[in-house]
Amino acid sequence: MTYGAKMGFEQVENDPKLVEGEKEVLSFWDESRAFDKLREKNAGGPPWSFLDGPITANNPMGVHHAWGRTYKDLFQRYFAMRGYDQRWQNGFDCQGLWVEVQVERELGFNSKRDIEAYGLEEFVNRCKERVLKYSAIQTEQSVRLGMWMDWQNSYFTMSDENNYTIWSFLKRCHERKLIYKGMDSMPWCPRCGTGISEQERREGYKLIEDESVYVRLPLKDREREYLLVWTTTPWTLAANVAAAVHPDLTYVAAKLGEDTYYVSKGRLSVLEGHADAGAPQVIEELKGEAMAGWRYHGPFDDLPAAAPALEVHRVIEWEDVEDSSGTGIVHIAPGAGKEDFDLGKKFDLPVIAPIDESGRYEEGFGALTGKAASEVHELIYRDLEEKGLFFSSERYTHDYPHCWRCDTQLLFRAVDEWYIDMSWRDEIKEVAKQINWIPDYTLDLELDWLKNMSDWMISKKRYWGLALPIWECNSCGHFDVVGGFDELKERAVEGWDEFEGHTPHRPWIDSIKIRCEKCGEMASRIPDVGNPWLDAGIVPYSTVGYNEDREHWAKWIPADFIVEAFPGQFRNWFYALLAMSTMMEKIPPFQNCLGHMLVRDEKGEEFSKSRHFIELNEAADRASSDVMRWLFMRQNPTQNVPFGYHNLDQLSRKVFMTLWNTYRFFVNYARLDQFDPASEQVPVHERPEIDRWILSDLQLLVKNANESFPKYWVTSFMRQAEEFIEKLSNWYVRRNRPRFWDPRGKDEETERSKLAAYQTLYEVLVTLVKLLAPVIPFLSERMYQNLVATQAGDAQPISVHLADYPETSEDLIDEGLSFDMRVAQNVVATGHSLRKQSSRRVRQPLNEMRVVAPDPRYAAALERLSSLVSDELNVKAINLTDDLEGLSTVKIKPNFGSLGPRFGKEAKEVAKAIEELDATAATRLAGGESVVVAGKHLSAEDVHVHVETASGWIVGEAGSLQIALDVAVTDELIREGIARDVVRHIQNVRKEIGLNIEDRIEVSYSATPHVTAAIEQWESYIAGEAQADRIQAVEPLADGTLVNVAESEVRLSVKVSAKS
RNA sequence: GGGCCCAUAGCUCAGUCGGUUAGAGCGCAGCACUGAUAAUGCUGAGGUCCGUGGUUCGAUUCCACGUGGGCCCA
Repeated sequence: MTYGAKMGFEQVENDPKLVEGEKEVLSFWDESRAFDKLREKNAGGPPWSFLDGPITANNPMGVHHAWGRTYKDLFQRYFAMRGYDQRWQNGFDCQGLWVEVQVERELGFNSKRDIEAYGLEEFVNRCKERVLKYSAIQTEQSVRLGMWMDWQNSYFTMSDENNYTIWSFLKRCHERKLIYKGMDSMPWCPRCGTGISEQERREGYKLIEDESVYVRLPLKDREREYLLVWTTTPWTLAANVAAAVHPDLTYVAAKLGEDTYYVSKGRLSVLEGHADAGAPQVIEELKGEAMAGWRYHGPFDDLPAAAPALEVHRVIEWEDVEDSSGTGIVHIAPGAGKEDFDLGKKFDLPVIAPIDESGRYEEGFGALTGKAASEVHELIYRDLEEKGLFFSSERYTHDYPHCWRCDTQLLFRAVDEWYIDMSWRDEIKEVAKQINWIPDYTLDLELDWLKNMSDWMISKKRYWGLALPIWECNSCGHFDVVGGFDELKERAVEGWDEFEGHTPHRPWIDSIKIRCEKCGEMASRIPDVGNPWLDAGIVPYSTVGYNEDREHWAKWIPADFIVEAFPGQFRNWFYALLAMSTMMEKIPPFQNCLGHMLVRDEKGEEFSKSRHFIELNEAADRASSDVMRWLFMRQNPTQNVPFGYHNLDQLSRKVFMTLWNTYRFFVNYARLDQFDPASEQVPVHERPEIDRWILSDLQLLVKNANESFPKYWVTSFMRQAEEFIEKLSNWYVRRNRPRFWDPRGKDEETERSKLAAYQTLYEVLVTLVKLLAPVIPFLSERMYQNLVATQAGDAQPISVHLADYPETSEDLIDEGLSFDMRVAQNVVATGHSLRKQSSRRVRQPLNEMRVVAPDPRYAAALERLSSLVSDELNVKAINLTDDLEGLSTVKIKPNFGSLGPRFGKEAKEVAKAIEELDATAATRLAGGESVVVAGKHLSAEDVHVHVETASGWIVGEAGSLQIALDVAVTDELIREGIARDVVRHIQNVRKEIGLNIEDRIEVSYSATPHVTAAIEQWESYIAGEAQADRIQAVEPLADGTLVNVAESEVRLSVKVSAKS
């Protein structure tokens, strides 16, 4: 056999220095142009198409972005190693209020007026700059995470192409008459002069104390009878149109003095203690539904603005009415509340819109006109009192939405917005059903959304975003949708010069006028910008050349795969993609969709920018990107992943240190032995069983990987990989250390075994590194560089990521051997347990272990691996026997797993009979004989065997096996144990004084006669193990280390041998 | 109110195509091993597998209902 590496392995240090290593790998990738070479290598290969969901380029990324990003990188890398050609395109989401808000903050702005004063053009340019700044930062962060992307070619949703392609989508919608203008009620910040989206609103709830008011509304045609309503927002009373009751709730008519009030039965108490009227007297009970339709006089019917409601005021039924507070009768103002507005639609009520953009009353509200909604409480109370409608007021504490930017209390306003009529939702559902949703129940979530969603509101009264291509006639109100740049140029009759050369954004686009096709007058673009999900939803069309090269587009779309965090995306990105692609081409935009949950902190709290936020690079530099990636990839994607340094440290120790130590063990011994990976292979069938075992388990892992990755579900692969690394280190390497230490040239058999061990471990490590390359791109690269690249010059790919992903070698899989090894491991574990129970340390040799294995497969396994077991347990003999006669008492219990299928309903009777069997029969049964019980032939597999008592030996069990350990220690065994103790102490001293493995030593000692006798008897064994040339007793020994052997003191002195 | 998902050890989670002996890691206590050593192994304590009912010879597993939690919709 020949060793002699060409270049040799580089020494591996104890500390993996993961973070430092990752930075070196980044430089290596840069210098070697590894990514470019990968793309060149796969060019022309079959396409695998990933479509990146654009990330908002507005802030640095936190660790909570890293989960999805790791998935993206993971699958791209996997399919690249399988030779698939890819686009590698990353995407940035650029437009929308998110960016505006940050720019406003930077500039210290508080309102739209500030923006308009600053200048729209400047402001929009600042927004663009911010996007460019943070897209660059996010790119850097992604690189640090290990992502490989074509960063020069990232798409930006603010691009002309993206915007104009959305125009073409909206045009198609318009051609189907689906675009319309409608009114909706939304939370509105009077200070910022803008609507606040539902999502934004959720962030701003605060507990506040307000003045609430009870108002009595006189019923028409019922003398001195009143509905009593309650509101916490008195300013909305001027917009009252209706009063709502719950149809099933019980209401009462209660007399208070001369007046009769209607309130819910449960809220009768609000009438108590009022003025001097005394206690209320209930005169009638009735269901809410009986009150429906009653007409009343509104609280502000005297104002001109209330005119539309004069004849409308009535009681309506509403299921959401509660009577935990208030009066059980709810004041409804469709122009000043969300639910109110929806109810108004349902009951066809008029909308009275009381306030303008800045929260002040419009014309027609008498004394209120021009006043801010927030400062009219007193005015309203006075007015109500004058009219005899005021009942009472009280302080009230409640959660109220505030503007998340300036903290102003929000108001509800009904405003005109633009919508896409989604009546074609069934078309989208059909497309959604053609997609593979992972996990599969997420299809139901998407369909549920598609079923329930309302029309798509696409407008926002802001500045930085998609310019909605809707031109509305200044004269007749007719509107039209422009479908793209060319059409715009053709139809522009004014303002083209100002626009030309600019992006299709405000303010430039606003200068263009077109002619109304209906009346011939000028039409102006509506000032609204678009919903940002339009921007993201169009990317399967705008980023893949749909408009220029349809063939190229068709090659990549539908994309094979998308992956995003699913909270929100069923109504956001996934929805936008589906809707837009259905409209464009009636095809699914993607074929496989993986959703994952959120990254939480260790306590399960959500990460957020304001509360706590761990910046991605900070975590990468503290805990390493690879470890983070592992944490994410091992996680079940349907559950939130707890992120924290404690978790990462644990993973780092458990998996990474174990892998690193195994790698280090291999490399450092391979260097000493000058192992050459290119040396002729010992045929696998000639290698020891333990080698074939680890190779078989390796192939099972390969198989799992190649089944898991194409299904986009890697959790089980990751867990199996963890187990494999553990087995490799703590069983394969630990069991085989002596083969690596064997001196070279001892004899041919030893030499061959040693070579087989190296070849096996090398094969395992190299394959493992390739298997894990998509998961831990950095560490796998480092290991690959040392294990492979330095070895074979140009013959091997320059990077592990250019290597072929391992294919499963079925012929190396030996399930039987895996089974046998598990049996052996179980027996070993039980053996250790028995030793522990009887206080016999492993270094103390024992004479015998007996095993009863009723199942022949277990017996065969032990037969096959008995030397391994005896060595591991330090027992001189492992004997298979039929029973443990005299050593134990056997108890058996019925095995329903076997009895049930065989006997069905009779199983219980048989079971009972088994429990009652006498000891002899039980022992025979346990020993594998067939026994007739209750008229049935039973065998060992029909029972569970328990060993209950032991005598002399110590007895235990491992599965169906009974195990007995001879715990008697003879003088002979004790002396052998002492010898092993002495070896260990000498090794310790060697290490303490810093000797190398190859250093020879001379040992002096002083000990009791008992120990001295043992050492003398085992002198050559000790010398061999400890690399000692001489072992001599010196009495007395002045220096040396004091150790404890066989409960007596021994003094040891170790010196480097004169010979070496 | 509706849809989907989840509930297993103190904590974080595996697992069970239905089988009477349910696992890991962390944490805690003790011990052992050691030419990987800030590593490793073993042992111990710790579980009504959320509850109730049904199907079944047998339910932690399947079904129904309930309770609690999450996401979404209204």
